[in-house]
Amino acid sequence: MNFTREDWTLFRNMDTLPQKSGVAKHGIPKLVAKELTDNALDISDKVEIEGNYRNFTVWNDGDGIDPEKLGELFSINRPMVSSKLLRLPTRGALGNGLRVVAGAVIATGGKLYVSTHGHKYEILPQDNGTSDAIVVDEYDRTGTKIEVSLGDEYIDFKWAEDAVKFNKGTKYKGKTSAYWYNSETFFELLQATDSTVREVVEQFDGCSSTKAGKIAREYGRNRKSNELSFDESEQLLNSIRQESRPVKAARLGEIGELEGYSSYNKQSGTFALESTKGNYNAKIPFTVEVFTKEADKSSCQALINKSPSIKGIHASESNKKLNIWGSGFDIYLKCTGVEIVININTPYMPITNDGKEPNYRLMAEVIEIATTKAVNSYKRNSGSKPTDGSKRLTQKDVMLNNLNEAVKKASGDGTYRFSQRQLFYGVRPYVMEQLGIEPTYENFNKVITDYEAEHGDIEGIYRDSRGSLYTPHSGTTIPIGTLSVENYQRPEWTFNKVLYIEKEGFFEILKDVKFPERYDCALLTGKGYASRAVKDLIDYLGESQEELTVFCIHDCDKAGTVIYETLQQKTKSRGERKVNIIDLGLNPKEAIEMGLDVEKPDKKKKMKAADYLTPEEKAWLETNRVELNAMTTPQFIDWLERKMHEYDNGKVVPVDEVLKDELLNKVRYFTKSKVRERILQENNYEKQYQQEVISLQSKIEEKELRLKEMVIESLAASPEQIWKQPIESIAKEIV
DNA sequence: TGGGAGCTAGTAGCCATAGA
DNA sequence: TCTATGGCTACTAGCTCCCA
Repeated sequence: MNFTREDWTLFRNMDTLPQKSGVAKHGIPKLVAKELTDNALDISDKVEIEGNYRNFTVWNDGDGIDPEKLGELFSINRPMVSSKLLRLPTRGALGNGLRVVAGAVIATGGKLYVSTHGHKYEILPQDNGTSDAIVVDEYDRTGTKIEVSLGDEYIDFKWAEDAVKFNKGTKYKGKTSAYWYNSETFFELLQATDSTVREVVEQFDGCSSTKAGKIAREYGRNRKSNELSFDESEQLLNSIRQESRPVKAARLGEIGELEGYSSYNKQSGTFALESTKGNYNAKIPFTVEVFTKEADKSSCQALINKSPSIKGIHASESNKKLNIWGSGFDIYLKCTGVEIVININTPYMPITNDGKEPNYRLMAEVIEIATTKAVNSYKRNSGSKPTDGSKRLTQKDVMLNNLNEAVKKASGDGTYRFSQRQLFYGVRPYVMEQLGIEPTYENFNKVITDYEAEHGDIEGIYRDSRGSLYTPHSGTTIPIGTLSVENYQRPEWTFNKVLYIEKEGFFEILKDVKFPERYDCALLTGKGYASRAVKDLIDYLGESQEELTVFCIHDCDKAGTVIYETLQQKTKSRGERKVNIIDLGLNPKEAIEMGLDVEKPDKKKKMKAADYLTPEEKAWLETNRVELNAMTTPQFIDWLERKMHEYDNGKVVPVDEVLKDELLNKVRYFTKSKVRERILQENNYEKQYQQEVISLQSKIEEKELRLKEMVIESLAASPEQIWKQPIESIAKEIV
């Protein structure tokens, strides 16, 4: 004896319903709530859900359901609605939902009511797989309300609530695309409807009524699509594709950034579904949206077209790493304590089996990129992003918001000068308190540089000294910081050249051979890139009436050329130098000609050479560098003097007035000395002086008795004195 | 005329680098 | 340690162009 049963009968038994729904028996009530909510959301964005976990009610404000069709809609033996075979990035892609709902009601002895167009109907499923709709009450609201109970089964609302929660952003506004079907699936679509070819073609993106008519014409007037052979359907598919363009992934719609999630990333891609017996493959576009937020324990939820996927993605934490995996992908992330939501928008989601488990294999790479980026962004923003949708508070925001307060604190309410580092320690507590992260001095430095570039220098701030200035003839060396430069006075008619050197080490060599004195050339360094103090000093010297030429020497490498370039040109910290700075090198050509030791630059040091170089020079510096130190001292002196001679404007010779004044001053000085000497000799100066000292001897001895005591008393009264000052006062008193 | 595509410029945060 | 700048990556805003 043979027993047979029709496939739809699997819907009406709780033990076989999982085969058709794809979820385990205990998950059926949860799925029923989700399917009803998904259908409501596909009709309208205005959806309300409520219930007490024994009853579930969903309402939407759509146009309502034709009462004549209610019975058929909730029949478990009806075939899949052909419109559901059209591939679109919407929730109810499988068209199975209402059959699962009706089946669950039968299987649990539950109740199902649909209220629409003025009446409340009870749906009564029949043994033959059909359903009847009987009026049981009046209904005075718009739209459609569906109420369901499943006997004693507890109805979990989680998926239904999530479907509403993630129903945000934009939707796909177009029609299905011919590129989303391969030869076989397009043929199946044509077979599933008794519409005409033209009516089917009109359903496709890019095929207006006129175009549809043109495409359908060659298949015969009023020809039914299900009459087409496989070859004809392939030909039709090709014709529709010729008339339309592929739909880009960005058009598919998105949830977009959501309140309550601290990071978001969206990536897109396409995957192909190859045809086995035809010529046309499907190209399915998709977008992956990933949302993250802090959680006590990591979890990962999957959504397909904004609706919870009944087969989720799994997450587990181990060794400070998070592993998330699903069918076809496996990702490891350096992060814990994060809730991840992955939404995939696509007109077609491949499934692994009849259990409706999504097959992510074809989109695994894009899912990994989007997830990694979202998690990285989450880590960056961690703890600093507001959940109310306002702009994320950055370190820069906090630093600048509290800058005035920090300046006030660092300056003692405007009384004292303060260093940049002191200011950093003024804003640091605000950043730590408001963002929970420790700011770096480097980042603060950049924020302040940008701020000062826009608003001008902060009043009272100074930068610590770095580098020095050696002045010829006076032999003095002063440290170069913004404070020392502010107080600097150029000695008149002392030097007419300044040589900026990348390294301070060459100062001693040049001083040793009297280079600064022979050339009237001051030596200046900022030890590497010129500090703003160095630039301020050059600007100050350039403003003087006295002539000035500024030279620069640097290593023959990419950094050296940028050191020269940034000394002359505008940077964030300072504008361009008004004084023209002459680049003396070392340049690649002369380094090679001099036969200097060529080194290979560190490949890890990624840096661009200066713009002023020729392409050949830039190319050479990519793989070569020569330090100034590669020269011996005689070589260096010889090279520098040779270079200086090209631009040398001679030694300092002041204008006539200054020369005459100097001559007169010197004549007066020497004359004064000569006259003083003569008068002293004539008046027996030395003898008178000796006698005077002898006469004061007793007074000296008297003071010597309490000398130490008096010095201590005086120092206590005026601590700024040195011990010699009270002695000087006592001596004056004796004399 | 509106919306999408594509491009550029700018912002932000962090890291790397120079020099002694 | 100090000063300084550039590179990289991710993202956003604004502009122009093109097409339906």
